[in-house]
Amino acid sequence: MLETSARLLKLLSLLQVRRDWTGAELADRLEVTTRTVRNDMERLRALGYPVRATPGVAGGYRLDAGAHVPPLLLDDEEAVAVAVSLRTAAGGSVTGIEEMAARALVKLHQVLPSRLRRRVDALQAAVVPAPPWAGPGADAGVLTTIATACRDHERLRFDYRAHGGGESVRSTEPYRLVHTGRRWYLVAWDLDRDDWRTFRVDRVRPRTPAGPRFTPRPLPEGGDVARYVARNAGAATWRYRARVVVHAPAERVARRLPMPVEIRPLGPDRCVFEPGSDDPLALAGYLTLLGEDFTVEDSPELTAALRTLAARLLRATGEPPAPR
Amino acid sequence: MLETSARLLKLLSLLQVRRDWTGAELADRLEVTTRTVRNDMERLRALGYPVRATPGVAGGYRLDAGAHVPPLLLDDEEAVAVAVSLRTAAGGSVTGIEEMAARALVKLHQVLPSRLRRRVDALQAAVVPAPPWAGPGADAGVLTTIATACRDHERLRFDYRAHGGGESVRSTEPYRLVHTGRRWYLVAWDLDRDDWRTFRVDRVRPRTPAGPRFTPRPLPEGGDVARYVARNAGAATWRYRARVVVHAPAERVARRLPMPVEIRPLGPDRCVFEPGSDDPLALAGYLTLLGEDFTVEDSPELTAALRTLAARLLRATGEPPAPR
DNA sequence: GCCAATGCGGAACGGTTCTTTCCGCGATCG
DNA sequence: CGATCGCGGAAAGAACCGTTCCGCATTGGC
Repeated sequence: MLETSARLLKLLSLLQVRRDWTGAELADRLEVTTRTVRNDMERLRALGYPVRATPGVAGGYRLDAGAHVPPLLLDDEEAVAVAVSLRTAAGGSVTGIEEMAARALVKLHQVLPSRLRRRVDALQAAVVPAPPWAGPGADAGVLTTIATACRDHERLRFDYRAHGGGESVRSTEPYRLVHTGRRWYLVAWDLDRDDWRTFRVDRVRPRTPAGPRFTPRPLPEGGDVARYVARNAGAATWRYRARVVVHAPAERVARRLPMPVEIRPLGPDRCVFEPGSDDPLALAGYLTLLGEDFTVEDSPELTAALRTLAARLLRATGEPPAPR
Repeated sequence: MLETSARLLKLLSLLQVRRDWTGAELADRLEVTTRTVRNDMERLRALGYPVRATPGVAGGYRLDAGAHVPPLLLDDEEAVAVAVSLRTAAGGSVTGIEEMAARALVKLHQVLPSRLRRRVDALQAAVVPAPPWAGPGADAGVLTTIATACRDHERLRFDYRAHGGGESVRSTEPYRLVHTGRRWYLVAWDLDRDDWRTFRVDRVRPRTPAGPRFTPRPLPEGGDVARYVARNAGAATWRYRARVVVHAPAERVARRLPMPVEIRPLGPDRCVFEPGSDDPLALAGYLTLLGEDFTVEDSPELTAALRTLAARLLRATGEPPAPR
């Protein structure tokens, strides 16, 4: 039964793409009767994959987490993401899992279509670098929760810390996650306000029980969510900007400063770039990693931060603080 | 045909674990005749997976890279590595692939056994952060090439840049990759020297044509490769060591100082750790990222580096250097 | 050049299994 | 209560499977 095997694989794939499927939907996709779908589910269970089925009007099939990892059926983009992430981890940018990452990478690399391999190489070269002075990244757990809710059209309740600091509970129908520059935003329909809203993911704290499913409504801006976010969230603007002149050749600086910032040469031995930051002290810290002399212009906050840091370093040596 | 489907899946899994298999080996593992294996290969091909078979005495079956990504069959460790890597990438520590990583993560997360999910969480908390003051990570491409050769017992020829700087071509039978602290080492049998050798991966430049397969020989040190590397490579010894007392609670420091270094509390508001470094200046730079006051003990090099840095920071503000 | 190891594929056969069709039951939600 | 789901038994014909047997083609080492 080649048919059967292929169908089982496709079934696994479908169950990974979306969480809940009704038997009828699956039967339709697979071009078999629902009875066959039921048989297939039984087969999957016999193979060890825990398929949960819930009866009732909101019921359906769902692939649960089981005792072992089922075959992962990735599309191109996902495979590329996995490859790039693993390469970064194996190379030492994520400590502690190098060996495991290397092993997984070998496995994936062997079967990665060459066109994807090229994409991986390109991305790896262009894109790897770790985060600069921007704050810590988004919480991956929160991100996953939200992404899952979006994918499965499940209502989401969460605590939201507003810009001012006040907390509020939001009930939403989550639609899209949008990543701009350095932040994640959630585009969702706010059930209390009865309107579209964007939420900064780093301020979201999901509440545990997954909500019931909802039927999607048309997106704002005709579906151009990115624009909607750009318009409404003010997007990725830094609180502080600075101009840093480095007394070293541009290429050397570029090599040691792996960040998505444009570095402009100012002659053979000088160059300039304009980093942004929410935290001047953190930025000052990263600038010390440059290993070159530099000068800061037009940023009193950063200048102050540098003085603070210098004082701290001198204190660390056990010397008295430098006179102001 | 539950049997058949299960066998095909297992076949795919086997073909991912190792590259080359003879029909007899597979038949043995799957407990069927070789004829059935042949039939299964035909089935796999019909399903779109490019199985290459080479006749002859060194022949066998191999799963090639095809047009699309085959189902990935990961073991526990590999799944954890993938999850952790993806979380790091999605969180923003690897820029440019956040969306794709998030999507892949959702898929994996849904089916990840809970015991693995716990491991992922633990690793994520303890381990994610970017590299410390060590140099740039190993090249993932080189790493993959070597790891593949090890796995498949294929001879490996490469240019090796010795410590002094001279280059030489090596012909080896590669056995193991060992990761210590901050470097990757290859343990291999050097065919020219006719003895075991360890090579630093960052000095290896593989030559393209994959060598013929070889039959493994018993490893040195009775198989304790890690010890062999530690003994022979001088391993992860730092050129300088320092003692740093931080004027902040241990937990806070541990959170902001993501390195494989033991932090010992010295009371509620003080703790100490002993980092090593090859480059005091770089280490000094990373210490500034701590964001806490600290004191350095027993390390004239680091003290000097801190003074140098402080002076540089003050110069950067446009002020005259602090008096000594 | 020869030989051993390896993959290839046709044919035939007995046994198994799959898919479908039909149908009544049970659970869940509004 | 009713609509919407999933569940699973039975039956029947068709399709598939795994095995056994065989001779052939290709490859690399001795």
